[in-house]
Amino acid sequence: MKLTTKRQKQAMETKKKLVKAAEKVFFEQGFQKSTIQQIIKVAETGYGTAYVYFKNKDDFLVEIMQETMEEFYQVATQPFKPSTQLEAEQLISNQVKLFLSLALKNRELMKIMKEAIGISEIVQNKWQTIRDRFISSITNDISYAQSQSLANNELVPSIVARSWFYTNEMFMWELVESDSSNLDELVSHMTILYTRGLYSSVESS
Amino acid sequence: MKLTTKRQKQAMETKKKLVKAAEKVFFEQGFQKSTIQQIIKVAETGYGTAYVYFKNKDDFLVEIMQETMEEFYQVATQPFKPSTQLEAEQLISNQVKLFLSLALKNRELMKIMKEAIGISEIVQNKWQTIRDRFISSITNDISYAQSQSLANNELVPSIVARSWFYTNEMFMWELVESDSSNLDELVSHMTILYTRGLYSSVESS
DNA sequence: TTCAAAACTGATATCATGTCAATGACTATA
DNA sequence: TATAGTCATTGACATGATATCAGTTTTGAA
Repeated sequence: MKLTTKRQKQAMETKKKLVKAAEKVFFEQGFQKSTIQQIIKVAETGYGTAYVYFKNKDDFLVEIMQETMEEFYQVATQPFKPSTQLEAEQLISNQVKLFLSLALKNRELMKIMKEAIGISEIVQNKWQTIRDRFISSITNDISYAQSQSLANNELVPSIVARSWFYTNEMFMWELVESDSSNLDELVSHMTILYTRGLYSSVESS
Repeated sequence: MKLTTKRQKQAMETKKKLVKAAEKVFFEQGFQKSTIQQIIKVAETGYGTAYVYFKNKDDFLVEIMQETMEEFYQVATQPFKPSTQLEAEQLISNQVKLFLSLALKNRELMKIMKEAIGISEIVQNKWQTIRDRFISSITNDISYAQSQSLANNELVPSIVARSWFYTNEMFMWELVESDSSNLDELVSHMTILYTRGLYSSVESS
């Protein structure tokens, strides 16, 4: 017995057609303005078919986001075991750059996501999950740095972690909207600002 | 000739009734779920009347936001002329507290605004205006601190300003959603993190 | 008193959503 | 190969919100 009968194959193709169509429509018109009508028209299926595979418009986007979300999880869980402040600074700098580059690589999608986060509770929750993962991971990193006497022990890791991630997130959205900024300059500024705060390094010149 | 005839007074009252009703409905149900129907029912006016005074639902909120927006502008343009790092730190700490307290004072409204920023382009632009004012003002403050050799001259003021404001903004939204956090602890952490970064102070213990 | 302007109103056209009963293509089985 | 049941597909429809506009009522100047 075949695992994928003709019927199942047919269904899978229909779903894929719908996803591709939704992607096209979202990218062209934005999330808010897109309608199920437009999607099924591009996908060349009947109206009801959309609702067989997707609960609603949000559900289309959740499917489209899936892959990229996984990549963000990857970035969030990068290892962090520095033995010097300099090494810490380098690891942090790398992770910021990875984070921002990932967003820029998926610029079109991120734009749609930003729009959808404000409109759809499901998408909002998806993004909050990413946030939570980053913040939890960063909190651990800070605790580790403190345990190694690399970072200021007086600060509460979870607060510092949120502060740091929020900066990252906001610059990310800024970059996604208009990448006129110089990425490397941004990364270096963020890193300096963050580490000279948390790691209390000496002043320059 | 009276400046406010009975006619104009009548109109003003109708508009006020609508604003109050919108406030009630928004606060009770959130922005997205609220409808013009519900507002006119509470205001006890005819359906079309709402459209006489307001272009659409967004327009109601813009009116409701007006007053609080002015208060934010006030906070954004606080004077900043420190002569020592310690003084700078105190001024900054005060401004953060002012900013967060203002948001907390108008908690219900801020919640609605946060929701509406994601949905309505007009409200989004209004908030962006607040952002721009803060960032521009902070940029000036940083330049001043640099000119007084209080702050690290290697950093680009506009980037640092955005980083700083974004942290403020995100913690503000966090607080508005659930004020379980300790406000003073937050303020002190934010200030330390920011100033020890920008002002490169010596490390503790 | 008169009547034009202002304030108000709700019926209406439009549009998007989500549901569901019907259709017909596919598959397993005898 | 015939057939009965299952599954993918479909679009008509009920629902609910929006914005408009032609008509009605109220007001105030002449």
